[in-house]
Amino acid sequence: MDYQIMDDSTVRVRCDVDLKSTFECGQCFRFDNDGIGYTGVAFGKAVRFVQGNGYIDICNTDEKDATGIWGPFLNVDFDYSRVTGAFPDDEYLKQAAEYSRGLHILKQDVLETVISFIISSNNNIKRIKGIIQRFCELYGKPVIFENQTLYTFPDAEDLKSVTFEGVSGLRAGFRDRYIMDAVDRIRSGNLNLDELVSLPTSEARNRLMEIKGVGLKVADCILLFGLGRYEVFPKDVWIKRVLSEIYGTEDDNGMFGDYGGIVQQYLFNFRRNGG
DNA sequence: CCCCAGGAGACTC
DNA sequence: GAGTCTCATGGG
Repeated sequence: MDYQIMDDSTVRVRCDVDLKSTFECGQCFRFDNDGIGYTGVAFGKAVRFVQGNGYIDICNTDEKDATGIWGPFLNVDFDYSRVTGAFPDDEYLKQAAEYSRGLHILKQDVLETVISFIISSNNNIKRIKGIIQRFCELYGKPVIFENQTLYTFPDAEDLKSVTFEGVSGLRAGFRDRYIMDAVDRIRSGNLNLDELVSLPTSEARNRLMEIKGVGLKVADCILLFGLGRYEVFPKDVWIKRVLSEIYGTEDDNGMFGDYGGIVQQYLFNFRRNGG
C-alpha cells in the first residue's frame, strides 16, 4: 500500500476508506468526529484520521506506526470490491453496499472487543460509549493529545487493578458482573486471548462463550471485529429485521459466504440508518 | 406513562 | 430444545 510522509507527525495512505461509515457503524466505540477528523486511542496511542479524496491522513504518528499499526487497524489492504460481487442479483445488498461504500472492518484489539461487546448487550450505542469511556478513565492510562487528556483502553497489566467496586460504579447495570467475570478469566489465565488467534473459529467462539455475558451474538462480534473472522455473521435485532423482512428467513445459514461478516455490516449500517 | 437498545441467563415445560 | 421473564440504565 502507498504510504507517504507529509510532515513529522503525519503520514498519508492511499486507500478507499470512508471514515464516517467505518467509525459510525457500531463496530468501534472509541473514535469520535472532532470536526477535523476521527480522533481516539487504540493500541495505547492517540491518533487522528482525516478524510481525503482517495486517501487518509494519519496524524500524531510516524512511518513505523502508520504502516505497522494504523494501516492494519483501518484494514487498508483489503479489497472490498470482491465482497458483494458474488451477489449480482441482490438489489437490497447492492443498495446497502453502495450506502456503506468505504466501510472497512477495523482490526481491533481483542481485549477491547471482549469488554466492549459485553457492554453492548441489550444496550444502545450512545450509552455503550459512555460506559466504555468511564472504564478507560478509571483503569486506562492518560494520553495527552493537543492539550486534551485521552485514556487508553486498559491492557492486560491494567486489569490487575480492576475491582468489582470500581466496575459497579460504571453505571453498566446488570453487565457489571459480566465485565468482572471476563476480567477474572483473562487475568487468571483461565482464558488466553492470544491463544484464540490460532484456534479455528468454532473453537474460539466456544472459548469466548464460556465468559458470563458472552452469548452467540457477542462472541460473533469479537470474532469479526477483533479476530478478523470475516465469515462470521453476528445477528442483532437490526439484522434479524433485515433477514426477516428482505430475505424471508430467520437464519443467514452462511448464505453470504466467506465475507458474510462484511455483508452483515453493510446490511446493519444501511438498515439502522433507515434503509 | 410507554417502548427500545449491536442479548444473555435462569427458569419452565 | 423452544418460549418467557428478568436483568440496570438512559433516551425518545
